[in-house]
Amino acid sequence: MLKLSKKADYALMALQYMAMVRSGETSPFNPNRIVNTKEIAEEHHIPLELLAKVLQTLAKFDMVESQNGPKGGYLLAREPREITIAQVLEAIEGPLGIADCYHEKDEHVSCEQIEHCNIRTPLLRVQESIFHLLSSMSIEDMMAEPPLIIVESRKTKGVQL
Amino acid sequence: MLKLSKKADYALMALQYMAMVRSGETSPFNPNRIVNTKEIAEEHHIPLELLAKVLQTLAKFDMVESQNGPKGGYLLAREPREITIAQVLEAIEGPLGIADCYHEKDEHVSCEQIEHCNIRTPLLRVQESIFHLLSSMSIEDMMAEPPLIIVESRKTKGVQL
DNA sequence: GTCAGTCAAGACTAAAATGGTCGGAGATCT
DNA sequence: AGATCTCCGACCATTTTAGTCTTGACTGAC
Ligand code: SF4
Ligand code: SF4
Repeated sequence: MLKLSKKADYALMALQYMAMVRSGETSPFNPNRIVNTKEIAEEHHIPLELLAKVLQTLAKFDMVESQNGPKGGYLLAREPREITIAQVLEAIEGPLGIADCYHEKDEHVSCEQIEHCNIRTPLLRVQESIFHLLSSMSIEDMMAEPPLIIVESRKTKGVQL
Repeated sequence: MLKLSKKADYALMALQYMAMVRSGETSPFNPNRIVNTKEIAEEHHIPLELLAKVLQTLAKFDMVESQNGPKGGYLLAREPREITIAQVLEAIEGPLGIADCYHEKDEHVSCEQIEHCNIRTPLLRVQESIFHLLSSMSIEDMMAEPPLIIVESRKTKGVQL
């Protein structure tokens, strides 16, 4: 439950990797270099074709830029701190909502029991909190892995319901 | 994405309803009365058979108590405030985890790329926050719907990452 | 004791979402 | 021109979800 999909997982991994490359952490003399799908796939042992599709989606949402042709690949389209987890998830999985009764576009697909639902309002609060939390964390916040520095400030600020 | 299943939805609705009945809000002279599956299903327009299964599960997890025979049914097994959303979700959907690499029981089902994963630690923080949020909200907190009172105190206290 | 009303438990199906694959069309570098 | 590489959409297999059905066991009222 509440598990994010493989695709979302892959997207986050790829973005984090690209952010690391870009910052020069992997190849100090060559920041901002372009990475291609294969590199990311092999690095993380994920199926190439699937990652490709994920990256395409990310490109469509302007989170990465694609460069075609040989020596082509992807690079981040924005600052790592400007890419939030919420944005990534929404790009990959569509608008996120804890229940089907919120953003359900065309008002007729909505929930059967919306008229007699007693938990809609409280659940909305939960959803907002989760969304807030996810929006308060960016790719940059995910770049401190091996030592895991304390990234208290930004996140704490964001989440108080 | 992050959408909770119908069954979870139904479970929360049923519990909230039972809590309301119990508090005497629906039938003032008869608090603590037993409600049966059919009543809940009709009240909320949800398929009876499915709700039955959900309630069975809840009974197995000691969130409700079942009474057999005519005029039988269910009633809450604990105080509404002692039943958190997290508990309900875990009962219905199994242990909740944002990624497959945590509580994945027998260490061999786990994620393929766990060895080369760069986002595991940061994601764990996110998961803990969400879990904390879900644990800080109980059925009791969901009982103020029409007016929606401000239930700031308890929840705010719980969520600071 | 019978009997109707209720929970319990499982098998079963249909439909949707997920995870993953393929192949061709374009782009671009050498 | 040719070799790479991304792009895009179609495709398939498996799993999950939602819902149904059947059977059985328990209980209280009559
Ligand atoms: S049941 Fe209530 S909360 Fe769940 S989707 Fe329908 S309206 Fe929203
Ligand atoms: S990819 Fe990383 S975070 Fe996602 S499940 Fe595997 S180990 Fe956990």
